[in-house]
Amino acid sequence: MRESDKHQQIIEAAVRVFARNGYYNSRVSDIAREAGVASGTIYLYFKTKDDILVTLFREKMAAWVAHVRERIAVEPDPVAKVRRLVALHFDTLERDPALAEVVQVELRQGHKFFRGASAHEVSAYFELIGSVLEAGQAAGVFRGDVPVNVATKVLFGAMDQMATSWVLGKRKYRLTDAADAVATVFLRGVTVDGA
Amino acid sequence: MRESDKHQQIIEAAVRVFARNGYYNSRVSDIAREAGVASGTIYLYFKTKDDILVTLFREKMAAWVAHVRERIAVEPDPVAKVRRLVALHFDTLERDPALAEVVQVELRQGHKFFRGASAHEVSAYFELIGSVLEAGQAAGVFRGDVPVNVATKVLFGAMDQMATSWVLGKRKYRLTDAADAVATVFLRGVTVDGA
Amino acid sequence: MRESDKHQQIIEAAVRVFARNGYYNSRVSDIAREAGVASGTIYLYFKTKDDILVTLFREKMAAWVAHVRERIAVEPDPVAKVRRLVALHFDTLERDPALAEVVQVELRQGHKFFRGASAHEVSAYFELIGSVLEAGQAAGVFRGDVPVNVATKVLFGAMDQMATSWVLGKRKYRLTDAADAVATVFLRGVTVDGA
Amino acid sequence: MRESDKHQQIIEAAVRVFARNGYYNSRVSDIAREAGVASGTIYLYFKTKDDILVTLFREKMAAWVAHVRERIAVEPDPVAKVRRLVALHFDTLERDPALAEVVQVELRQGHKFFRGASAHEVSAYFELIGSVLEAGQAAGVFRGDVPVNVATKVLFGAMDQMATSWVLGKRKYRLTDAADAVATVFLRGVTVDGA
DNA sequence: TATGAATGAGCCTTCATTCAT
DNA sequence: GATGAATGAAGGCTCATTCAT
Repeated sequence: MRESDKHQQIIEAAVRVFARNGYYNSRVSDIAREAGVASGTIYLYFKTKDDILVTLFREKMAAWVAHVRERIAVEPDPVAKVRRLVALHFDTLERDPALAEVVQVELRQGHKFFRGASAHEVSAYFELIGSVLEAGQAAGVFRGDVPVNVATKVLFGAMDQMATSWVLGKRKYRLTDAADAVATVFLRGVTVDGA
Repeated sequence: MRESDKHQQIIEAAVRVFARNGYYNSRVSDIAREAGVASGTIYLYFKTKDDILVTLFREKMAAWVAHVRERIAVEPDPVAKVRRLVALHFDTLERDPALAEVVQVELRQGHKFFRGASAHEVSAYFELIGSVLEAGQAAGVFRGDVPVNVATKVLFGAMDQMATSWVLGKRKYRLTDAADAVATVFLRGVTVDGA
Repeated sequence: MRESDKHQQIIEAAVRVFARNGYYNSRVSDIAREAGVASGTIYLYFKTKDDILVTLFREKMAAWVAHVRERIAVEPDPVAKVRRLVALHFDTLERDPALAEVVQVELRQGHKFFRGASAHEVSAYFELIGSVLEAGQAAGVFRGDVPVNVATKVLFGAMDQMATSWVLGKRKYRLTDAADAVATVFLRGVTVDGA
Repeated sequence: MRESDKHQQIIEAAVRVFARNGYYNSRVSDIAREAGVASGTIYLYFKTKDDILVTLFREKMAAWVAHVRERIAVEPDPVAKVRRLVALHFDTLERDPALAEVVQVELRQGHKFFRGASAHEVSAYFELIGSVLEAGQAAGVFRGDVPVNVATKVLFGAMDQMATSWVLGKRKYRLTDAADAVATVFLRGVTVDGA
């Protein structure tokens, strides 16, 4: 429990520090200070500075996907699932501005994150979205002529860009207010006419 | 003209080097070697390492926007303009893999690029897309109930994610093959029923 | 007695660890692990890391000198004493490879060991050798024209180099096999002709 | 020529700094200051701190062996060669106190020097000594019953210990004054009776 | 203009030592 | 006494930038 505490304490501190300065412009000592520990302590819980970022991303993404999966499950049909997914995506970011900053801006950088270690967690989210769309196609609600992997990227890309613009624009409006519009455009785009 | 030569030579070298190693893992001396000049020479044309990236992005984006604007203009109607825009977006990236890598992966990083100096060039592209959508709404082809700035981000986000996935997946397929599907989903999403 | 146990336990662990990695490349925590105690425990028995090395050297040297002195005493004459001394020197090292490694390689380093704290124990060995040679001169067996302190260093240096080469050569042969040859060369060198 | 200058400048500075503080207690910045260059400059000429020590040792040893080999060659017979070798050995150290300190004290430390990279230069010296002794045996001047490799180590060990004691004793006397005594003891030890 | 050797500030990481339990 | 998590000073090395040529 002690260990878990410090580990989490450092992760949360890192989120705030990376959100403020970016990964490459943050010093390990900044994270230590923010976490209220000595810099050497960081190395009792993480192998390197990179390890902090990778672990941060993995844990946050895993929690994210688990959370979304759970909430989606209770929705009755694919259309409702998509609307709920968009709403949750935006809501999650809106609830944690520092995490939003890190996820939308810092984690996009460099070879080492999207590729490599964190790839698995990202694709879990893509697979979750994909499974909803597939179910919709199977149920005859979504058109069969749009490849699922394309539709998945279109939806994720739309949400992601909404989020990025919102973060870069200093979060001056409520992101969730746009959830319906995004879901609607996407659903019109993939739904069978008259369905 | 000599100046212009070296300037361009350095920019192109930087694109290749950043594509290979990422911005933060590239040395100024790497760019110099790739450009075939001494590292001191870099500083005759650029103020700092950052300046190379910012300038690179500005120039590439300006050319991109000008190119797209020009080609879009000749299309007869908003729907055709959107289809053309998606095709051009993908085509441009496909023609220059190193640039694609830099634009899709490296430029996403950090505070300093999306915000700050390069913001103007990015928003020019958003405005170009927005103007097409606005014209479509004015012509009664696109629904008026979807805010243009939302639809703009949805379209850009969709294209961008297609591109990013393609780059991260090592460009194993033809990106342009997906242009129609992306355009179709988007257009169905925003077009007035029966139009 | 408990204290004495842990003390000795740590010293012996240190010998093995230093033999393996060298003094500067050994962590206090390595010694602790090897000794089966927590690293904090080390500091209940030794003031600093240096103190471990110095103490180790002192105790080993003191035991060495006492052991040699005792065995030498029973030999009837200076020549026999020298032969016995060389044999014992080699035998002691051969019986404890880890100690041999530490004594021949690690303890040679740096200002702090030969000079300073351990100097006294080293000179006790030199004095023991010197006393044998002096007795030989007094008995008219060894030549008076070679200064005792020179002959002492010659003998010690010869034995020491034999030992060092043997250690550096990974102890592939029996060191004691060379004892007679070394003793013989030295004795011929210092013995009065016809004696 | 410039390069060669800086390289040598740094080596000589390192000799002085290592002689003063020992290798592990010397900072790279100390060497830089002593050499009158910036610390980054060190890394233009040497890969790591270790590389400085290894290079230093190699170059000094190579010069040493070449020097001794040359001077030995002109001596008419094995006995004269041995006397000259001892004199040169002591003379070389006496002429360069900082180098003597480094060679006798600092270079003995740790696994990485005697073994590994510098081993070749050391064995060149042993082979030089061995060749003189072999020639003496072949000429019937030195006894055949003492193995050359043992006699080599005895002679080297004797000289080395004389040198070490002299260095550790702060060089309060003239080392070369002891050259004859050492050579004499050794020569008596290995020479055929009556020769 | 062009060069590239030199600079030196900056930072990640290690590890001897401490101290609350 | 014993523990081992926590500390934080210290230092090797990198690399953007400068400047004498």
